[in-house]
Amino acid sequence: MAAHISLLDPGRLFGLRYIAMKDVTCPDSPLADLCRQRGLKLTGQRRTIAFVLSDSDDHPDVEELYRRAVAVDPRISIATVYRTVRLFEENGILQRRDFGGGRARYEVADGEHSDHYHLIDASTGKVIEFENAELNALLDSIVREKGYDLVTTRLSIVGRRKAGGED
Amino acid sequence: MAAHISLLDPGRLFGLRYIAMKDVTCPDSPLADLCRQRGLKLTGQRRTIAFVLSDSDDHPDVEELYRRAVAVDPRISIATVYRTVRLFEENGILQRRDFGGGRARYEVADGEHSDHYHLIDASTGKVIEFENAELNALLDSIVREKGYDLVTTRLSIVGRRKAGGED
DNA sequence: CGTATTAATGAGAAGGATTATCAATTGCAA
DNA sequence: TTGCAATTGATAATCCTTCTCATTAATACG
Ligand SMILES: [Mn+2]
Ligand SMILES: [Mn+2]
Ligand SMILES: [Zn+2]
Ligand SMILES: [Zn+2]
Repeated sequence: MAAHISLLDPGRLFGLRYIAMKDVTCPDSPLADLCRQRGLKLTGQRRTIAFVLSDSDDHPDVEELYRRAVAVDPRISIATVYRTVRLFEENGILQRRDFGGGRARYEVADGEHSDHYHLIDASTGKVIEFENAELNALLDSIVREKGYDLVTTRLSIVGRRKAGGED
Repeated sequence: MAAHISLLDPGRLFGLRYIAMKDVTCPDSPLADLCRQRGLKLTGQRRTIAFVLSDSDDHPDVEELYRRAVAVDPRISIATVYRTVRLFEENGILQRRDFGGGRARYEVADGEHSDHYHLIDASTGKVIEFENAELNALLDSIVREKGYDLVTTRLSIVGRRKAGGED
């Protein structure tokens, strides 16, 4: 039916505009590659969400991810964002966080950035990440001493900026 | 209308059964006293919930509290359990915990039992409480070093029982 | 003690976050 | 290119929690 069309240069046929709206989404990203490596089907929506996540260095919730994804490719629904975020978490690509407030938040499960904790500013809600080897060791020893292997540490500290403390 | 009846001994009038179902709920409890101390109206339902909480040493969710409360006094609704649990938390009588699973869990905000942490058995869901002064100090110093005062520490560790580890 | 006032309750509707359903679409292996 | 299983979009359903509002009950005051 459209066999003869595919032999032509799409850019010269009906003009770039139509082709662009139909096929171009966003470039591949480190997370898109991870997606392939895990044998997950790389759909346009997943490529977009992977792109948005690779581009984020904060802790967005699903609504926020949806906003960012729609800005890249409007052909996406929030249901797919929920599904993708769950899929990525089950495959170790994303980490789910709970900072209170009732919505899950996500960040890339980066290798070296992996074992970090979160301090939350009580007034602004700003999230400050930190690593601490001593804390890692102490938690591990506490758990081991009770006859357990540490599986997951869920820690978030709420703090209030000190009066005289300029950062 | 019932004025002359109230002058009689209720236990001798219609028999204990009727009077008991109408008026007797449960004895006062340490938490019921706290309720009074804070100037909160001490309703029958609140006395019952306070009694159930004073009698618990675990981390029940609202459904579980409702079950325990109904066993003491059937004249209670789950809406009231939700309301009371929130009221008690706002007044520092209860602490809300989040062990994952989507439902809030509660425990009495006991003075000396206050600064403890939770280790959750990954297989059974069993909650193991522990205190650790070194952990207290380390968390405090981490937060202070970043220019903050520690407000709340939300920590729960998920662990798996070690293979050769008999408790 | 009886009454008035005001807050609390019960039942169920509403809300917010997340998951499930299902017909239509699409990635991808052959 | 085709075929098919997996994915998607739209929206209903679910789960936990809060809200609404008419009824009931606790407390202060006489
Ligand atoms: Mn939570
Ligand atoms: Mn609803
Ligand atoms: Zn982080
Ligand atoms: Zn506890």
